[in-house]
Amino acid sequence: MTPCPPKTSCLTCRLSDLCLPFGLQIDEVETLEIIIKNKRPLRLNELLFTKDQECLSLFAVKSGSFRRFMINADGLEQTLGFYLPGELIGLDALFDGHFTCSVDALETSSVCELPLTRLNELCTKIPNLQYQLTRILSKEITTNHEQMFLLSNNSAKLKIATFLLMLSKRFGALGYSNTHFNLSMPRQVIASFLGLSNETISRQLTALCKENIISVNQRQVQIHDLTLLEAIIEPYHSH
Amino acid sequence: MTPCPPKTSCLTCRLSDLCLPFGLQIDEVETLEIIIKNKRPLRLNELLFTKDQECLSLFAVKSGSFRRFMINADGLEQTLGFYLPGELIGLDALFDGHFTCSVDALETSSVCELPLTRLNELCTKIPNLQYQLTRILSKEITTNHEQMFLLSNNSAKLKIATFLLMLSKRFGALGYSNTHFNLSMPRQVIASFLGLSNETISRQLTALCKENIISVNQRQVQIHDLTLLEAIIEPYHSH
DNA sequence: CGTTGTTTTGACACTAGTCAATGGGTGTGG
DNA sequence: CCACACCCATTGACTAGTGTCAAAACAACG
Repeated sequence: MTPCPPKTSCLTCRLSDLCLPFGLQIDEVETLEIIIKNKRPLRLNELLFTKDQECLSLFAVKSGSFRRFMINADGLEQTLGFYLPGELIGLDALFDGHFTCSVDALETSSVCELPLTRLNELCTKIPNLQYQLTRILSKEITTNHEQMFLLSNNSAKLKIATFLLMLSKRFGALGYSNTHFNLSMPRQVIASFLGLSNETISRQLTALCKENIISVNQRQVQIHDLTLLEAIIEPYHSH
Repeated sequence: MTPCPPKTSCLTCRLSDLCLPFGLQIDEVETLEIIIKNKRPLRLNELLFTKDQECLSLFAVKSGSFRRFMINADGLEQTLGFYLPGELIGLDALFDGHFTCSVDALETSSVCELPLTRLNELCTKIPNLQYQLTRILSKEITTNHEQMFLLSNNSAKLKIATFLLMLSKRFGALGYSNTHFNLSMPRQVIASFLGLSNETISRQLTALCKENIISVNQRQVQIHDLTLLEAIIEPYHSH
């Protein structure tokens, strides 16, 4: 018996500016809030949904982190992306109403559930909400492009550096430290995400430690020199 | 002096079911048609737009093919995706009004230009149009996920096989042959897209030829055994 | 304190990258 | 119409970077 979680309030949620309520009037946020359903928190490795399942709701990450994955040709789980607080899960299912990947929790995590039928109703009534949803969809596409840029680069060192910088940037945007954070995923998951072996992840991380660019203690990462890390991925400052 | 191209008509366009007009009433399509601007066709390697440029329009591919790319750490063009007829270009720019990649033509190609301000106006008036735009955004995300799945696989053979099947599927959906088609891009572009060297592309293609799965003559590809090709990426039929 | 799962490290094999040379197709100009 | 140049694709030889396998160190948990 888990106690009923407290009713969600977007108005007091510190993530609201990253999430669906961004750009909405107070009364519009209040209307949005009404349709949000509470779910009990998910535990480590617990599935939020699986591939091909019918999509009845979108989910916004309230706390913790999630992982998107599919099963690859070897029958192994291939990680395709991560979701941090404030991000929307399930956008790929708006096309035909079915999830195209599976998503599970990387740690104890919670989500706000947004039933699709009610969300669609609301979008027709609140133009700002429709507009923000479109913006979020577009941003997801940009994020995907950046991930592809990362992946089609063939050096392991470059991939790790980019991965760390990606996390740094996202944690920073959430108001956390961008130089000192915890990885919520094991090496194996990072490896399958980057298309590398977990041994290579280990070796590259220790290499970066020896260069005094970062220090790593288990899942705890500290970036000592953000500039040096960025120099790895942009040696000619060709931004 | 190029002659003025004939006025576009979505009603007679055989791509309309793949494109923005899908699901719209005839009168709604006619309204959409009014805002479409004609552009002269683009030649090989001609830029449609560049990264960071302000986005004033979306583009729908009418004929030919396009390439999305960015400049990587080595100062080289890294190909991030391809656009075939019926597909929308520029969706990543809806987030903040700036393109996040550059796009150029892989051959002589033409687009329908959709000015954003007028498209947005229309979306508020035609709910079906807004709905279809959302579906297209969502589909783009799914396509991206599939590309990431491709890229985070670390075998060159798997990447090539998946790449060929991806093209086969997309050409098939366009009503063309899914076993006999022309690549509009040089090996170098395929290589940068897959995160491989162009020599590896060559070698893998000749390997597939020697296995009698495909035959390749310059840019012309013929798939002899689609099942064998699929078996490469799904050895356990674990779909 | 033992069990389990994760991470690190080492040794070795192998895939794919690099460099270089060759071959083929296309287009231009004589 | 042919000769030449250019670009692209292919092939070979070699090397560097990663994957694989195995073992050990370490942390977490009951």
